[in-house]
Amino acid sequence: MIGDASRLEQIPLFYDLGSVEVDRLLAVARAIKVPDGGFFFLQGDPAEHLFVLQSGLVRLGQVTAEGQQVLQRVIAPVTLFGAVALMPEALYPVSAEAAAESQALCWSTRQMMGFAKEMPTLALNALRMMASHVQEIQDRFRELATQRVERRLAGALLRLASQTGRKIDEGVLIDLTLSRQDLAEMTGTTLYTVSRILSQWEDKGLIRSGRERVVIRYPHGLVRIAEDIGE
Amino acid sequence: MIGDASRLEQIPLFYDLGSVEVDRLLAVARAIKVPDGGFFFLQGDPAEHLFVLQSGLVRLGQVTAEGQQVLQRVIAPVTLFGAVALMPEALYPVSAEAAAESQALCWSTRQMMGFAKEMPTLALNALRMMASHVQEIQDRFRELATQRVERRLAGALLRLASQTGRKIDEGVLIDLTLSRQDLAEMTGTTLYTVSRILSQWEDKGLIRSGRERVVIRYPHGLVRIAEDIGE
DNA sequence: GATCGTCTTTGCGTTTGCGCAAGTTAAATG
DNA sequence: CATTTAACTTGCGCAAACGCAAAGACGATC
Repeated sequence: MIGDASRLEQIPLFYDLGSVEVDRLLAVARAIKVPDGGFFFLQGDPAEHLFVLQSGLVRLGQVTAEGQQVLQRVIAPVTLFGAVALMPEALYPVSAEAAAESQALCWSTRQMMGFAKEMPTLALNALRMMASHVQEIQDRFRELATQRVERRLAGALLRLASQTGRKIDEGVLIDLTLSRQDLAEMTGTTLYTVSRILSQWEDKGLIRSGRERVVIRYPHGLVRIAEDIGE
Repeated sequence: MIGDASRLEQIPLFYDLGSVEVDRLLAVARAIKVPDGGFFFLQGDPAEHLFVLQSGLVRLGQVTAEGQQVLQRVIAPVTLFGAVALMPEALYPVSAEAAAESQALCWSTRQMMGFAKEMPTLALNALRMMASHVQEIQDRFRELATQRVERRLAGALLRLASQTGRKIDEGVLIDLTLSRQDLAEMTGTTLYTVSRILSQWEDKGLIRSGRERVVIRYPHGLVRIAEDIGE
């Protein structure tokens, strides 16, 4: 048995399910462990499994036909990912790379479809997660379409801080290896521009940044930038 | 009774449902008719209804805090929209404006949740539609993040043509009132830039454009631009 | 068919952001 | 501890796209 039901009921996918149901789900779940830098699946693979991240952190990235990278999403515990697997014949549109040693629960499409037919609540939960995911992407799309790089970058850092932030005495550390390139891929810009903006913010004392590391010292300052409030 | 089951089984939301189930769904569906320019719902309204467009065309648009418009999606028949309503307490993140006289089937959140609990297939269909929607937005996000305006615009026109294109002797007419401003909101640029690019394409004979109207004469030329194939 | 309101075009100056290139820093490796 | 490797910074020139302003074109309306 993997974990115990009492903790897993915290998982959004399992809300409002009875412990009997949760136990049944867990009974057939496989636990997958992927080392830092490893992949749960690759873009283009047949989508045959769904995952719920238990620990670690996962990047969902895409490569364009021209070879440019785009970072679509960062998955923190306890989020569902790989939900395209619910569509028959689908291919994963993104690659899922562990940004730290990560563990996830894993079900096959067949298993999950079977459960969904017996447990309508499960399907509804999945729907709600998808709906909130859609909202999130739409927000990012709007950001990208209407805002300048500086605002987008501030927004991205704040989002990351809320997902993976860890309080240290200097401020809030974004707890994952995060290169300038990564931030560029998230915000639709280049590593040069990211570097320039971060340097600027560092001069103003808003952040502290190092190699693949960002600490937010005055979140409020970033909020002001993200919301475009002047001096 | 609204429509008959045999036609409505074509609706993706109803795939694999028995005609008994479809009849039950239709029995409680309301038919909503909205004139050109009217709204099914407004951004910020409590999301209490789901819709399936039967005829006409609907734009899902968003206004930013600063008042800029973003056109998130164009809904053609027979697509589900307003699916956020499946989340309790949600607000619509977009406004749904009829771009032509439009008719839609409408269910309340409560009704639909009830059905979803009794008809797992219904929930699974909704999930699949959401999943494919997610993929579509991700594609557009990637486009916006990595491609230049000209490519994005070509992509948008081709997408619109496939959704609402009507063959006329001149070429393929995009069958909705579509201003330069609309195209700009779709592709994350300005109406000036759209106008300049369309003029350029018109000179090359790729399109024919007029006031709120675009006809694609050589789709292949646009495809070449969208895929960034040189001369 | 004249008038009005929009939508559209285009010239022009400006801004933003790109991206090379060269140099710097910091972690990892032996 | 020396060396290597990879990430980062920054100057600089350039291209893309913005956005104002003013003129032009198209439909609708009376």
